[in-house]
Amino acid sequence: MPKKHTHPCAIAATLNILGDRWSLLIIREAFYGATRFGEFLTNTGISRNLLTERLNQLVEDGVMEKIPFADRGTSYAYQLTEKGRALDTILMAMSDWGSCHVYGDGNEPVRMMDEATGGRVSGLLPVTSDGTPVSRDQIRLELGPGGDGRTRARLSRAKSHPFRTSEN
Amino acid sequence: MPKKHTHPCAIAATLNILGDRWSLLIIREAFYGATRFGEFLTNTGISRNLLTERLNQLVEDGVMEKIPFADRGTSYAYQLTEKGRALDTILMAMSDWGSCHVYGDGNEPVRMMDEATGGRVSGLLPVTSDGTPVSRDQIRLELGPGGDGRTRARLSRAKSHPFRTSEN
DNA sequence: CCTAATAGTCTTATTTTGAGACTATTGAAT
DNA sequence: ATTCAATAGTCTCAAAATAAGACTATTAGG
Repeated sequence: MPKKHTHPCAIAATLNILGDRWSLLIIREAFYGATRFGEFLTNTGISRNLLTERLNQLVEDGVMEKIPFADRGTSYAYQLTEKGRALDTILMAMSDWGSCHVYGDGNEPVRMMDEATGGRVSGLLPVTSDGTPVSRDQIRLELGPGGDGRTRARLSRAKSHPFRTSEN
Repeated sequence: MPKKHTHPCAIAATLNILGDRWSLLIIREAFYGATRFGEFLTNTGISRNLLTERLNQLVEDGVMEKIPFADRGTSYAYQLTEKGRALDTILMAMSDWGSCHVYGDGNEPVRMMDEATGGRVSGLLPVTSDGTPVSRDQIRLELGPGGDGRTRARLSRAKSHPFRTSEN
């Protein structure tokens, strides 16, 4: 794995764990049901040595866990931890963006459907802890308890509403 | 840039554009208001040659655009296109995950706040096109119009509800 | 014409990746 | 007990990407 980002930033921290060409593809396969070394190998197209390294790293980072199979010979199940399952949102966001902005609407290879209503899942909405939707225009960044001087500097450089389209 | 993923998959397609250590950090800075080569350089810590290459690639991929400044010497503004602004969801998802699962609740360097209510933005909810929330348990993957034989094969390998915690 | 500011390019060493041959361990079959 | 197949790796080597920083080019202002 390349050198890590050092600034105190949750996005950078996430990229330190998942910011390469393969890790999130491995995670995708895990969500799709893959558990075995060989499954990840053939389903993603990664090379053996890299898969070994990436799986070890994901286990070390607490995203997956390695569990020996009792019945079969030398075989293991790699499965998502709760921390790993929490990556569903990132995968959905990437799937959405790729569908809409790379393939284009009407060309997406896969669709996410709501089994309850039969409607398509068409996006992700920011919400507060009680589930109230938040307009992106009104999201503001604030120094958190784990921030430091560098964080403050970064925030003071930043636009007050980073996700607002035009600044007005 | 490394070799690209070839399977028809929106997540893989997104990773082909953003799946490296730097691209999303550059995008983050763009959301925070950076527009100049030098700003990206010092705010991210990337090296010059890589920044040149990444910015060119992002422009080529339609995520950013390069606009000459009239007033100053040789200077340009790199800014997000609409396609690039649509990455806000991915950044929010990564920020959420990193805050909660890397830094841990109460240690996050930055918080997203809803200016309207003063509450914290605490997550992203999948919704249908009319804004109805969708339970993750009930999300099912379906072959889309752009899918092919390989997509079908991947889906038939997959769990019926990839984002459901336990299969029952 | 000189200087500063900006946005690069170029060079080199180091690191990471990709491809595939090879190895180790176990269980089952003979 | 020996062989075979399955699984999950390790090892080697060539190719590519990255990191660091010296150097260059273009423009504006004095």
